[in-house]
Amino acid sequence: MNISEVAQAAGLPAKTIRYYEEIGLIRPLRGANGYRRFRDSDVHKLAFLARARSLGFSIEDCRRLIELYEDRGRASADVKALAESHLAQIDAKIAELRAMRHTLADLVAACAGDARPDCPILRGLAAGPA
Amino acid sequence: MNISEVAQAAGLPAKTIRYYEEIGLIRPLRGANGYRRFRDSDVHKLAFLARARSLGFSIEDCRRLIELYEDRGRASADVKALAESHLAQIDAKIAELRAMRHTLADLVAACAGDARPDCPILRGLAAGPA
DNA sequence: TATGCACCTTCCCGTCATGGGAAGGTCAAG
DNA sequence: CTTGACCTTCCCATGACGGGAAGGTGCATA
Repeated sequence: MNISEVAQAAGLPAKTIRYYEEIGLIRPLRGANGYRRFRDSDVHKLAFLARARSLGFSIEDCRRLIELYEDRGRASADVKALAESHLAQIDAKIAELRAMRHTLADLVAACAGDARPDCPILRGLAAGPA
Repeated sequence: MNISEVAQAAGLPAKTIRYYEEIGLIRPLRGANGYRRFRDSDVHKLAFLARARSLGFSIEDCRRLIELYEDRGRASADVKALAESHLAQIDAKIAELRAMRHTLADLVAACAGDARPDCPILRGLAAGPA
């Protein structure tokens, strides 16, 4: 398979696939013409990567996940620990965003949103989170 | 005031303050020695920026907010529109993270997390979001 | 056979909002 | 006069790609 076909199959842009090769996540073969030749195993790996990325795992997490995926002697505890750590980061991010949302929503609610210049949002930003 | 004093006062790293000058968010004066000299108005602006950034506004949003802040003829509707648009982005991000969290939590819950290799997390990543 | 067009390649720059660190000038204290 | 804490500019790095140029390849059609 050539790259655009694989991109279609894995749901990743060709650019991203080249990037994943560059950083060593995949190692497709090369044809005599210099084109990348992807095996089914490459395509599976890329689909795996696409799903892991869509769950928010970093590239380095993905690298580790692929290692574990290919290690038949792995302990599921290692996978779970990685996933739980990521889950904790997601929760932290959600909490951060919810705090922002809370403050911002209060300011927005207090703002008349008309043609006059008086604005509680700007006052809030100028005066601090008091 | 010199930069480190201002950094303390505004709650921003000196590096960030230099960056904000570089991109034209602030225009501190310069002393004969080449050091930046910050007026009170610069410090206020930086504190404003720090708070806007902490609410997740992008630098370009901040630029616009500062413009509005300094425009005595502004309409609060313009500020409110900007804030509401940002609020919508925050909500979208929260929704995305919650979706991730949901999927990932299911996988984690299904994983024994012991010394055996069998792992629903890896199976889930390999098999797709079914 | 020529030609066109879609595909492939590498290479380099841009994103966003900084952080790190080098090389060198300045200032105040001892 | 030196030390050490400041300050300056400059360049490189991050994460995870995207855009686009310059040039080679493969295949169908006129």
